[in-house]
Amino acid sequence: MSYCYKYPRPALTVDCVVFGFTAEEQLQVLLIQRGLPPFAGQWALPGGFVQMDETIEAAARRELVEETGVENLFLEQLYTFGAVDRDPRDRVVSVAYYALISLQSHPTQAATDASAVDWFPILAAEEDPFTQLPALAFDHREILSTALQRLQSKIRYEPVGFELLPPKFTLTQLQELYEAILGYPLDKRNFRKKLLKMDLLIALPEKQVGVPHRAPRLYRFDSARYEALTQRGFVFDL
Amino acid sequence: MSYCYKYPRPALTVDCVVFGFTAEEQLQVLLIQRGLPPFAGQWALPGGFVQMDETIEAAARRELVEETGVENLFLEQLYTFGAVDRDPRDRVVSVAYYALISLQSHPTQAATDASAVDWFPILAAEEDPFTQLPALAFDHREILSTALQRLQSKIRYEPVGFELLPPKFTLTQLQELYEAILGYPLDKRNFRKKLLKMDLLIALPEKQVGVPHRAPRLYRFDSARYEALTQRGFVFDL
DNA sequence: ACAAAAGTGTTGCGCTTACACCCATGG
DNA sequence: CCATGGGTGTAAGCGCAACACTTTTGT
Repeated sequence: MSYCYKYPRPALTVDCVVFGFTAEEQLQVLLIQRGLPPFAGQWALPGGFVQMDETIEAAARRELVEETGVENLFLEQLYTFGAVDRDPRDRVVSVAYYALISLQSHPTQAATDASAVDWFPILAAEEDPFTQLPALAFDHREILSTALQRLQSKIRYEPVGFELLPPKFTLTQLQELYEAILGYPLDKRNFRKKLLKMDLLIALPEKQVGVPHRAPRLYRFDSARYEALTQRGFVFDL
Repeated sequence: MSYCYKYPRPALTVDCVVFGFTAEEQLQVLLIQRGLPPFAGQWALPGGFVQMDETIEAAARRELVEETGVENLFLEQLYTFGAVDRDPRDRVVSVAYYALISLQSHPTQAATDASAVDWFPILAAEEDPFTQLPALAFDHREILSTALQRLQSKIRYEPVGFELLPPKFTLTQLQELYEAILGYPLDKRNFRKKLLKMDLLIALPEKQVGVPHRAPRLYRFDSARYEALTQRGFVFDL
């Protein structure tokens, strides 16, 4: 069985840059080890072909579930990569997405079928943030670099950082997240003042437990309030 | 002759939102009248199929030359639209670009071959900025809406506005451009102070001539200086 | 001289930045 | 009682927003 067209068509794929965060290991990206050529054995972004009856975003979500088991996360289109020779086999155009996930909430998946899945650290403060990564297949390093730049700008004018934390978090965790993504330190007092003045965080009655020192207060992000403020022209700005 | 593949593939097209600006007629978008079904006779964004041996951006530039005669303009990828039923004939995924052009420098093209090409005004200040446009084919109104939003945010943190003006312009023209795109008035004194302080405009010795009142000073954008400042961490911010 | 648009400064206020110490808790 | 991280306030300076009149030129 084959599908024939009057004019040639590029193949269409999606690739997903999944960012995760843990307090200890900082900012991470999810990679899979390819089982098939080309680039068999090399690490790559999760992704695959877009089916005829699904939107591109649906394809991205489907591939994420199939390849890494992660579901229901923040996902946004990043850029479409269409260099003529980006795939050695064939002309392949890829729509890249980036996703944010809390590693505390969704624990790391075990490897699926034969191929390995793993998290690798990103060091935003370094000149090259990707020295800790293996070589990547295709133009995936370029895609990842674009994704990191996007995340760095987005986090400053949209409250996407909360997607990388568990629902309840401390202000120190939030600040460390911002520092890990932006790659430079922030002033503790100023950071807290600015965020609390926005009135987007709800202080929870509970405190974190099991720490060997004073227990920090927990907060959660008030997304309903954020929606309401946004309607009235409010712009999040770190 | 036909091209056959093991799995079905969506067709891949580009669509271009070309914005223009004239002092009198304000912000405009370039549309073409379709000669062929579907949507024959309706107005649409210029665009067409991506060839196998060209990048997506090259396809966008080629279609712009072929359909509207405009060349060598500022062009940036906008978003990729992939709703399953956005084209009634077939599954078609379209990579949208937006372009900026000075209508003074590149005068409006006459109609090419059988199909008409024309500019239509956009009223950013209105709740619906597109009331002056004809009905658009496919999801082109959605694409246009996305493009306007992108232009509105981009113009505030990157000096793209100058692409819509002739090389020599007055501060009043620049301010009117910003007001036309953002859809609200700006304070004249503050606007001038802020821009001149950035040190990105070169005051020219000449003044505009042939006006029935005091002749305004002409400026040009110093793009070399902008590059230099950007390297040192400068961020344009209106 | 008049019409039309160009051009120009000051002030008050809010926001940002820089900065260091005490507090609560668990071991 | 000590180690660890949590939490807090103030002062100086800068940038932003608001605001109205004079200047130049052509007719």
